[in-house]
Amino acid sequence: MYFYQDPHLTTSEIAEQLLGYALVHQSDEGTTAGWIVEVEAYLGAEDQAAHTYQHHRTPRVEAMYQAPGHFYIYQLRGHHLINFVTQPVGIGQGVLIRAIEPFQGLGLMQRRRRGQSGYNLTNGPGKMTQAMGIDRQYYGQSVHGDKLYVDFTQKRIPQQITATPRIGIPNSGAWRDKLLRFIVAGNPYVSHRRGPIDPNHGWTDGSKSPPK
DNA sequence: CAATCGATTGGCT
DNA sequence: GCCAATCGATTGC
Repeated sequence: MYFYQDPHLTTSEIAEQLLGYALVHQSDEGTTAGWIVEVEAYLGAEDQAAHTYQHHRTPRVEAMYQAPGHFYIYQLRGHHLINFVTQPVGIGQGVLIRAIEPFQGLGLMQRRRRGQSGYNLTNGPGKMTQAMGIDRQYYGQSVHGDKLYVDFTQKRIPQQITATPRIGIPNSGAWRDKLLRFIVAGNPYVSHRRGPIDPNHGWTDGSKSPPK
Protein backbone atom coordinates (compact mmCIF):
# COMPACT_ATOMS: atom_id res chain seq x y z
CA MET A 1 0.00 0.00 0.00
CA TYR A 2 1.59 3.21 -1.15
CA PHE A 3 0.64 6.61 0.23
CA TYR A 4 -0.82 7.81 -3.06
CA GLN A 5 -3.41 5.01 -2.97
CA ASP A 6 -5.09 6.53 0.08
CA PRO A 7 -8.53 7.58 -1.22
CA HIS A 8 -8.69 10.41 1.33
CA LEU A 9 -5.78 12.28 -0.18
CA THR A 10 -6.47 15.01 -2.72
CA THR A 11 -4.36 15.31 -5.84
CA SER A 12 -2.81 18.48 -4.40
CA GLU A 13 -1.79 16.62 -1.27
CA ILE A 14 -0.29 13.81 -3.30
CA ALA A 15 1.55 16.36 -5.44
CA GLU A 16 3.16 17.92 -2.36
CA GLN A 17 4.13 14.54 -0.98
CA LEU A 18 5.81 13.51 -4.22
CA LEU A 19 8.43 16.22 -3.67
CA GLY A 20 11.63 14.61 -2.44
CA TYR A 21 11.15 11.15 -3.96
CA ALA A 22 13.51 10.01 -6.69
CA LEU A 23 12.55 9.44 -10.31
CA VAL A 24 14.81 6.78 -11.82
CA HIS A 25 15.31 5.63 -15.41
CA GLN A 26 17.48 2.61 -16.16
CA SER A 27 17.83 2.79 -19.92
CA ASP A 28 20.10 0.94 -22.33
CA GLU A 29 22.31 4.02 -22.43
CA GLY A 30 22.70 4.09 -18.66
CA THR A 31 20.91 5.11 -15.48
CA THR A 32 19.71 8.62 -14.72
CA ALA A 33 17.97 9.71 -11.53
CA GLY A 34 16.96 12.81 -9.61
CA TRP A 35 14.90 14.10 -6.73
CA ILE A 36 11.50 15.54 -7.64
CA VAL A 37 11.57 19.28 -6.85
CA GLU A 38 8.61 20.70 -8.79
CA VAL A 39 5.10 19.36 -9.52
CA GLU A 40 1.69 20.58 -10.63
CA ALA A 41 -1.75 19.16 -9.77
CA TYR A 42 -4.36 18.76 -12.51
CA LEU A 43 -7.82 18.27 -11.08
CA GLY A 44 -9.73 16.60 -13.88
CA ALA A 45 -13.33 17.31 -14.88
CA GLU A 46 -13.58 20.64 -13.03
CA ASP A 47 -10.19 21.93 -14.06
CA GLN A 48 -10.21 23.99 -17.25
CA ALA A 49 -6.47 23.51 -17.63
CA ALA A 50 -6.63 19.72 -17.42
CA HIS A 51 -6.67 17.45 -20.45
CA THR A 52 -9.53 15.62 -18.73
CA TYR A 53 -11.64 18.77 -18.34
CA GLN A 54 -15.35 17.86 -18.48
CA HIS A 55 -14.36 14.22 -18.62
CA HIS A 56 -12.78 14.76 -22.02
CA ARG A 57 -11.89 11.30 -23.24
CA THR A 58 -9.77 10.47 -26.27
CA PRO A 59 -7.13 7.81 -26.91
CA ARG A 60 -4.47 10.34 -26.00
CA VAL A 61 -5.69 11.00 -22.43
CA GLU A 62 -6.93 7.49 -21.72
CA ALA A 63 -4.04 6.77 -19.36
CA MET A 64 -5.20 9.58 -17.05
CA TYR A 65 -8.27 7.47 -16.21
CA GLN A 66 -6.24 4.51 -15.05
CA ALA A 67 -5.67 3.53 -11.43
CA PRO A 68 -3.35 5.75 -9.36
CA GLY A 69 0.32 5.02 -9.79
CA HIS A 70 0.52 4.99 -13.59
CA PHE A 71 2.22 7.37 -15.99
CA TYR A 72 0.36 9.58 -18.44
CA ILE A 73 2.82 10.83 -21.04
CA TYR A 74 2.11 13.13 -23.93
CA GLN A 75 4.02 15.25 -26.36
CA LEU A 76 3.85 19.02 -26.63
CA ARG A 77 5.73 20.96 -29.32
CA GLY A 78 8.14 18.07 -29.65
CA HIS A 79 8.70 17.65 -25.90
CA HIS A 80 7.52 14.77 -23.72
CA LEU A 81 5.70 15.62 -20.49
CA ILE A 82 5.09 13.05 -17.77
CA ASN A 83 2.25 12.82 -15.26
CA PHE A 84 1.59 10.64 -12.22
CA VAL A 85 -2.05 9.45 -12.11
CA THR A 86 -3.44 10.07 -8.62
CA GLN A 87 -7.11 9.10 -8.31
CA PRO A 88 -9.21 5.93 -8.70
CA VAL A 89 -10.08 4.53 -12.13
CA GLY A 90 -12.27 6.84 -14.18
CA ILE A 91 -11.60 10.10 -12.25
CA GLY A 92 -8.84 11.52 -14.43
CA GLN A 93 -6.58 13.52 -12.13
CA GLY A 94 -2.81 13.62 -12.02
CA VAL A 95 0.41 15.35 -11.13
CA LEU A 96 2.74 16.78 -13.75
CA ILE A 97 6.38 16.20 -12.76
CA ARG A 98 8.09 19.40 -13.87
CA ALA A 99 11.63 19.27 -12.53
CA ILE A 100 14.17 17.12 -10.71
CA GLU A 101 17.49 17.70 -9.00
CA PRO A 102 19.72 15.12 -10.71
CA PHE A 103 22.07 12.93 -8.66
CA GLN A 104 22.93 10.12 -11.06
CA GLY A 105 23.88 10.01 -14.73
CA LEU A 106 24.78 13.68 -15.10
CA GLY A 107 27.07 12.99 -18.04
CA LEU A 108 24.40 11.07 -19.93
CA MET A 109 21.90 13.82 -19.21
CA GLN A 110 24.28 16.40 -20.61
CA ARG A 111 24.71 14.40 -23.82
CA ARG A 112 20.97 13.94 -24.24
CA ARG A 113 20.52 17.66 -23.62
CA ARG A 114 22.90 18.47 -26.47
CA GLY A 115 25.63 19.85 -24.28
CA GLN A 116 23.48 21.85 -21.89
CA SER A 117 24.63 21.64 -18.29
CA GLY A 118 23.94 22.81 -14.76
CA TYR A 119 20.39 23.80 -13.87
CA ASN A 120 19.41 23.74 -17.54
CA LEU A 121 19.70 19.97 -17.50
CA THR A 122 16.37 19.34 -15.78
CA ASN A 123 14.68 22.61 -14.74
CA GLY A 124 11.52 22.14 -16.79
CA PRO A 125 9.14 19.33 -17.77
CA GLY A 126 10.44 18.96 -21.33
CA LYS A 127 14.08 19.36 -20.37
CA MET A 128 13.74 16.77 -17.61
CA THR A 129 12.24 14.08 -19.85
CA GLN A 130 14.85 14.77 -22.51
CA ALA A 131 17.70 14.51 -20.00
CA MET A 132 16.29 11.24 -18.62
CA GLY A 133 15.40 9.74 -21.98
CA ILE A 134 11.70 9.42 -21.12
CA ASP A 135 9.30 9.01 -24.04
CA ARG A 136 5.99 7.42 -25.01
CA GLN A 137 7.25 3.89 -24.49
CA TYR A 138 6.21 4.42 -20.84
CA TYR A 139 2.72 5.67 -21.66
CA GLY A 140 0.23 4.06 -19.28
CA GLN A 141 2.94 2.10 -17.47
CA SER A 142 3.19 1.60 -13.71
CA VAL A 143 5.29 4.00 -11.64
CA HIS A 144 6.93 0.85 -10.25
CA GLY A 145 8.18 -0.29 -13.65
CA ASP A 146 11.41 -2.19 -14.22
CA LYS A 147 13.14 0.59 -16.14
CA LEU A 148 11.30 3.77 -15.23
CA TYR A 149 10.04 4.15 -11.68
CA VAL A 150 9.60 6.35 -8.65
CA ASP A 151 11.77 5.11 -5.78
CA PHE A 152 9.57 5.18 -2.68
CA THR A 153 12.17 3.52 -0.46
CA GLN A 154 13.84 6.82 0.38
CA LYS A 155 12.80 10.43 0.47
CA ARG A 156 14.39 13.81 1.02
CA ILE A 157 12.35 16.19 3.14
CA PRO A 158 11.85 19.75 1.84
CA GLN A 159 12.57 22.51 4.35
CA GLN A 160 9.68 24.46 2.93
CA ILE A 161 7.16 23.88 0.15
CA THR A 162 5.90 26.89 -1.78
CA ALA A 163 2.60 26.86 -3.71
CA THR A 164 2.19 29.03 -6.82
CA PRO A 165 -0.08 29.21 -9.88
CA ARG A 166 0.71 26.72 -12.64
CA ILE A 167 2.95 27.56 -15.58
CA GLY A 168 1.86 28.12 -19.15
CA ILE A 169 -1.93 28.03 -18.97
CA PRO A 170 -3.03 31.63 -19.67
CA ASN A 171 -6.60 31.10 -20.88
CA SER A 172 -8.06 28.80 -18.29
CA GLY A 173 -10.19 31.31 -16.40
CA ALA A 174 -10.24 31.11 -12.62
CA TRP A 175 -8.21 27.90 -12.72
CA ARG A 176 -5.20 29.77 -14.02
CA ASP A 177 -4.57 31.42 -10.65
CA LYS A 178 -5.18 28.52 -8.30
CA LEU A 179 -2.18 27.49 -6.22
CA LEU A 180 -1.65 24.05 -7.74
CA ARG A 181 2.08 24.17 -8.41
CA PHE A 182 4.36 23.04 -5.61
CA ILE A 183 8.09 23.58 -5.41
CA VAL A 184 10.93 22.87 -3.01
CA ALA A 185 11.69 26.42 -1.87
CA GLY A 186 15.23 27.49 -2.68
CA ASN A 187 16.05 24.55 -4.95
CA PRO A 188 17.94 25.73 -8.03
CA TYR A 189 16.40 23.16 -10.40
CA VAL A 190 12.91 24.64 -10.09
CA SER A 191 11.76 26.15 -13.41
CA HIS A 192 11.08 29.91 -13.68
CA ARG A 193 12.84 30.22 -10.35
CA ARG A 194 12.59 33.46 -8.41
CA GLY A 195 14.33 34.28 -5.19
CA PRO A 196 17.50 33.03 -3.54
CA ILE A 197 19.07 29.58 -3.86
CA ASP A 198 19.29 27.77 -0.54
CA PRO A 199 22.76 26.42 0.38
CA ASN A 200 21.17 23.01 1.05
CA HIS A 201 19.01 23.29 -2.07
CA GLY A 202 15.93 23.47 0.14
CA TRP A 203 16.33 20.07 1.84
CA THR A 204 16.34 19.48 5.58
CA ASP A 205 19.38 17.24 5.41
CA GLY A 206 22.67 18.93 4.68
CA SER A 207 24.09 16.77 1.92
CA LYS A 208 23.55 18.02 -1.60
CA SER A 209 24.49 14.64 -3.02
CA PRO A 210 22.97 11.97 -0.78
CA PRO A 211 23.64 8.20 -0.93
CA LYS A 212 22.53 5.64 -3.58
C1' DC B 1 15.45 40.06 -15.52
C1' DA B 2 10.89 39.92 -18.11
C1' DA B 3 8.40 39.61 -22.27
C1' DT B 4 8.02 37.97 -26.98
C1' DC B 5 8.47 34.96 -30.84
C1' DG B 6 9.50 31.01 -33.84
C1' DA B 7 10.35 26.12 -34.02
C1' DT B 8 8.27 21.74 -34.36
C1' DT B 9 5.65 17.05 -33.27
C1' DG B 10 1.71 14.15 -32.76
C1' DG B 11 -3.04 13.87 -31.81
C1' DC B 12 -7.56 15.57 -32.57
C1' DT B 13 -11.46 18.04 -35.13
C1' DG C 1 -5.47 22.15 -40.87
C1' DC C 2 -5.25 23.45 -35.99
C1' DC C 3 -3.74 23.34 -31.51
C1' DA C 4 -0.66 22.81 -27.31
C1' DA C 5 0.58 21.69 -19.34
C1' DT C 6 7.60 23.93 -23.92
C1' DC C 7 12.25 25.49 -25.09
C1' DG C 8 15.74 28.64 -26.44
C1' DA C 9 17.08 32.74 -28.62
C1' DT C 10 16.28 37.45 -28.94
C1' DT C 11 14.57 41.93 -27.70
C1' DG C 12 13.80 45.58 -24.67
C1' DC C 13 13.54 47.78 -20.02
